Order: sequence, then structure tokens, then C-alpha cells
Amino acid sequence: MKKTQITIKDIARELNISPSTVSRALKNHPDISQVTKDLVNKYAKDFHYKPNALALSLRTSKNNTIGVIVPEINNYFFSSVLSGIEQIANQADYNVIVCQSGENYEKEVRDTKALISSRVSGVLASLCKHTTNYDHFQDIIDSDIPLVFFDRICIGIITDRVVVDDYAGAFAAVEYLIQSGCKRIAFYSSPFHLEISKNRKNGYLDALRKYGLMVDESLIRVCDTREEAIMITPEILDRPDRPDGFFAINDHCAAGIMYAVKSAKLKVPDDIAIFGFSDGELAKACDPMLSTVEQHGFEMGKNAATLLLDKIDGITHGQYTNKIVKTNLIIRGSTK
Amino acid sequence: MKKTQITIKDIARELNISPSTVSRALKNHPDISQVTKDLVNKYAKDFHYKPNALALSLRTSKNNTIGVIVPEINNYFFSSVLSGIEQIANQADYNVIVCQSGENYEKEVRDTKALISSRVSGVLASLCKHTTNYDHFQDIIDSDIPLVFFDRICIGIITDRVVVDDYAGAFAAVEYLIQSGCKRIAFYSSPFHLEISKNRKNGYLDALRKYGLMVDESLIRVCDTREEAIMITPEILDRPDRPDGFFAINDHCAAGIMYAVKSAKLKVPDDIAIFGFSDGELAKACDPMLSTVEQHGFEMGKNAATLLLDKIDGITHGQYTNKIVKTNLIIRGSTK
DNA sequence: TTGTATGCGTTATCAA
DNA sequence: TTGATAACGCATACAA
Repeated sequence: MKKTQITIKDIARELNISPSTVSRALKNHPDISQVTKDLVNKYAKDFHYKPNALALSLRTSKNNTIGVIVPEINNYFFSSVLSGIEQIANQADYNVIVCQSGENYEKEVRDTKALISSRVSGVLASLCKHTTNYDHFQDIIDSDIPLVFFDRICIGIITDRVVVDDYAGAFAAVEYLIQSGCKRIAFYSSPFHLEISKNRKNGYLDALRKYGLMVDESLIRVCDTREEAIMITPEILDRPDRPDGFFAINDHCAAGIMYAVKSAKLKVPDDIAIFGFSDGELAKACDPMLSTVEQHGFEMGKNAATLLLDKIDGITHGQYTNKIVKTNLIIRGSTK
Repeated sequence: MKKTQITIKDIARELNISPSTVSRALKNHPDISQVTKDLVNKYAKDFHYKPNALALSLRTSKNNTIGVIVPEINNYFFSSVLSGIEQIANQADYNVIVCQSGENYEKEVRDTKALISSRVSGVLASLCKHTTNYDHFQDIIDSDIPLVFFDRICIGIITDRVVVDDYAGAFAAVEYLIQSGCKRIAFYSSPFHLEISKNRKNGYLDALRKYGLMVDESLIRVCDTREEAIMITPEILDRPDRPDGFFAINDHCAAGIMYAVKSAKLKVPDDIAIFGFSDGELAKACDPMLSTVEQHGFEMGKNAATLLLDKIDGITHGQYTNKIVKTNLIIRGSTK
């Protein structure tokens, strides 16, 4: 069994013809005689010739690979996005290199460097929670590599972006809570330097204002995990003026709230309604099932990848799109 | 602003020295004078020189990239594995190319071809549900690319493998159900040509036998999604000899069973106990929380990546490991 | 201490 | 119809 990959040169040598002829025969060049073509193709097939994509990339300085930087692979929303990206990329014959920043700024910086070195055709990125300096992303752009942000975007850098309609989603969710009878609604958010947090908070605030409800700053908390929610919620439920509704920045957090509420012997949704954000796997597993804002991660991934490919192909040179993926409410049992 | 990436040649030209000198200066070769080094490094830094990984790969025919073929990115278990792989790969300065077969055999075949063309240093793969022909994987091996299977392995190909201890996990789970009082236990499985299905079924059967319980073939069903479980379970619950325990091949399926059981006004775990497999995100969201077999996806990913890197480095040349990741039971509220 | 030549696999250009 | 050559970016054996 031949162990190393066979090259065009090998075929040429064995067949006593020149490498250029082999190359042309393989790509069915009109100048080459059918006899030669058949000979070459047969040999290539028999010995499992596979073109070396590296050599091709070096020549064309374009390697049909896009890099993705994502805070956490192991998160339903992000893995949905990744899945959408993979699908579009694959259709266009691109590979996908995945980098997980792990919510770590230094790792994010290293990832951008690695992707530039790999000469990827383009980069898709979602910021890590703690990123406040964006030089490494500017570096990507200065290297002439198209860049598209998704979800956790930064507005300091001019480029394409794909976000969900965080403001509208939040507004609609809170409005729904209000219309179904909630008077005091708490909001658990991710850190507020993130655009998604700002936008959702604005949606939350505007919904309250529209219906003339008072804003109570003590009901707005930074909390975006199940564990934190289980930790901080009991105290809030203990207050005489406890809220009758919660709007959470993600489903994990909402599930934590639900756990705390049930533990406090309160009823969902009668005593307390809960609204999540994402529609992840766990939403349907909750009892009652979680009402949540569908975030269409898969769609977002497809959109982001499409924008990136257009940029790579130069179709949208110099123009920057701000794509907004519509959200919609999924009403289940955790709200009235 | 210079738009295209600067190369060693560019630096050489600008500094009136030869490319080899630049190359050596950049990697701090002892032969080069400090003056030259400083000059080169300053220029490289000022103009954001980044080595072209493609060219390097072509030279060394080793591109520090590993390919991963996975049925579904958007699945908690697999994304955990991916996360573990990424971590180990990253530490060793490898990139990770992710291919999603989407449980589609043809896509899986295309993915293997693409990875070979990319001349990845190694491949990690988990079979798609319907794969019964393994030639494309043999192709990888014949191309002298190290290959490690994880979770959904095939035994027809000689290579490293990482699996969870499906047999022991299933045995322990079913034994737990029996010891907590279950007499008739149903088993919902993935298709039986998969090794994981076979092994878990054997664990299930042996546990029943050990305790002298009858095997009822009508309680062994192919069903591995929430939707299917919701569909087929009511009929089983309706039978006069309905089971008092369920062992499901994954948590989604278990959650579907739980939904059906509650809908039938039966109590979990008093009337019917439920055991899942995976410990995914939704396990804790269920009410009662799901007892499940912890599958350590992250560990599995780390193990698989480590095995692969060892093979790539030639450390384990010619020897094939069958790594078994231990499972453990997580007992929560869905069992007595 | 630095420069020249070569090759990794491929293909475009020019020549035969 | 086919072949020789150069080039993509880099590293290294060899020469100076």
C-alpha cells in the first residue's frame, strides 16, 4: 500500500509525460488528447490522487477557508450559529476553522493572529464578554481579510454585522408580560458594555414606559447563568414588593429563576411569570415549558456566512450591511 | 495603508538584504548580527508581518490543522466533545476544521475527501447514523493521515478509538432502576447497527438478567428523539402491563418520555422512573430533574485529541488504543 | 555574517 | 498536442 499522497509529479514520472500535461489532463483542458486524458485519469484514480489544497492556496493566495471565533462552542445558541455557518460555507466549498475564545480576551487575540497566519479567506466573530479593545479585529481588516460580526458585535469597527433584533425582541417579550398582567418585572442581563445587553435593556425600559410602569433599578441585575440566578433570586422573591414577572437574558438564566421560584413555593406562571431568550434545548424541558424569544441562531449563522462570502467574492466591496434577524415570541406555559 | 499581507521578500527588498537573512533574523538565528535582527524585527513589527502558514505547510507538508467530522454540531454532547478537542488542539498550536455530516452519509464522504485535500495533520470522526460502508475512512488511513474515532466508532477499521463505557453506563443505570424498585423497564435506543446501541442494549439486558427480570422485546424500541418519544410512549403507557421504568438512549428522548408520562397523569418517579443518558443542558431543566448517565463529552474530546496528536507526532506509531471514558450515574429526581 | 540556490505541489505563460 | 520554466512564501544546505 502506497503510504504518502501521490502528486502530479509522480503521475508524470510514471507515465513519462510532463507535469503540466498531467495538470491539464486532470482539469480536462481542451488541448490535451483524449488518449492522454484517459491515461492520466485512470492512473490518478487507481492511485487515489487528491489535489493538494495547500499548494493551490499558496498559488492563488486564497484558501477557501473561513475562520469563526466564538465565545463558547458548547452553548446551544452558538452551536446553532456554527451549524448555519457550516452549511452555507460547505455549499460554497469552504472549510470552517473554529476557534473558541472561551470568554477569554487573550485567547481571542491569539485566535485572530492564528487566523491571519492561516490566510483564511474571511472571519466571522462574536465578541467575548470581556473584550473592550478591538485592535486585533482591526488587524484582520488591515490584513485585507473580510470580517463579519454576529450577535456580540462591536460598533467601533466598520464592517458587516448580523444581530438579532434584540431591542424588538425584548420589547415584545416585556410587553407580553405586561399585557398578561405583570406589574413589576425584573430584568436579568449580561454585562452592560455588550450591545445585546444595552439593546435588550432599552427594549425592556421602553416597554415599561409605554405602559406607564415604574422602573425599579433594583430589579435590573447582571446575571446570565442558571447558577447565578438560583443564587440571587431567593432574596428578590423574599422582598415584600417582589416582582411578578422576570425577563431573562437567556434560557439558562430563566430556568434558574424558575427553579428558585418553585423552591420558594410560588407558582409559575400564576404568581410569577418568566420569559427567556433564545429558545434553546432546555426551553421545552422546563415545566411549565418556557416562554422565550426565538433567536434563530441557525438563520443568523447562514446570514453571517452569506454576507461574508459576498464580501470575499467582492460582490459587496465597500458597502457594509447591518443585517437584523427578526425574533419572534414563543409563548409556552411559563407565562399567562 | 498597505492592504496585502507583507512577505519576507518585501522586507528583504526594502532593507536591501536577502530573504534568507530576513528569514533567519525573524527566527532569531544565532548567525545573524544583532543589528540586522533589530532592523528586521522593527520593520516586521511596523508593517505587521505575519508568516504565511500556507507556505510553511507546503514546505513541511504538515499544516497544524486537524479535521473533525461530527454528525451534528448543534447537539450538547457533540459540542462538548468539540470544545474539548479545541482546547487540546489549541494548546498544541493546532487549528480545528469542523465538518458537520448532518447524519448524511454522502456529506460524510465529501467531508473526508475535503479533509484529505486540505492535507490535515489528522482526523477525528464520529460516524453518522446511517454509515455502513467505511471505505472513505480507509481512504484517510491510506493517505497516511492519522484517524481517531470517538463515540460513534466503527470496528471494521483498525485505528484509535475513544468511547464512553456504554455497556457499564447502561448496566449501572438499569441496575439502579431495578434496585429502586422497577420491575418492568423499557429501553429506547438508536438504530442497532451502531456500536453504542449494541453496547447499551447489552448492558440493559445483562442488568435485567442479573436480577432475574424477564426481557420483553416489545419494550425495546428504536426511538432517540424527544418527538418520537412523545409519539410512541402514550401507547406503551396505555398497556395493562405498562412499564414502571424507562431507560433512554439520550436526554432528549428521556425528556420526551417524561412529557408523555406527565400528560398521562402518571407521576415521575413514583409511577414511572426515567433514566437518561448524556447529562446535557436540559437534564437540570426537567422537573423532576433527570437522572442520567454522565457521558463526559468534554473529557472524551480531550482524550480523542490527545490520542490523535500522539499519533501525529509518531509517539504511538503502530499501536492502537481503545480508550474508554468512564461514565457515572447522576441521580436526580426522575428516579426513586 | 550574509547570500544563492533549491524545493514543497500546482498552474499559467511561453515555447516547441 | 505537449514540454520547460517560473512563481506563490518560506526555510535550509551550501557557498562566499
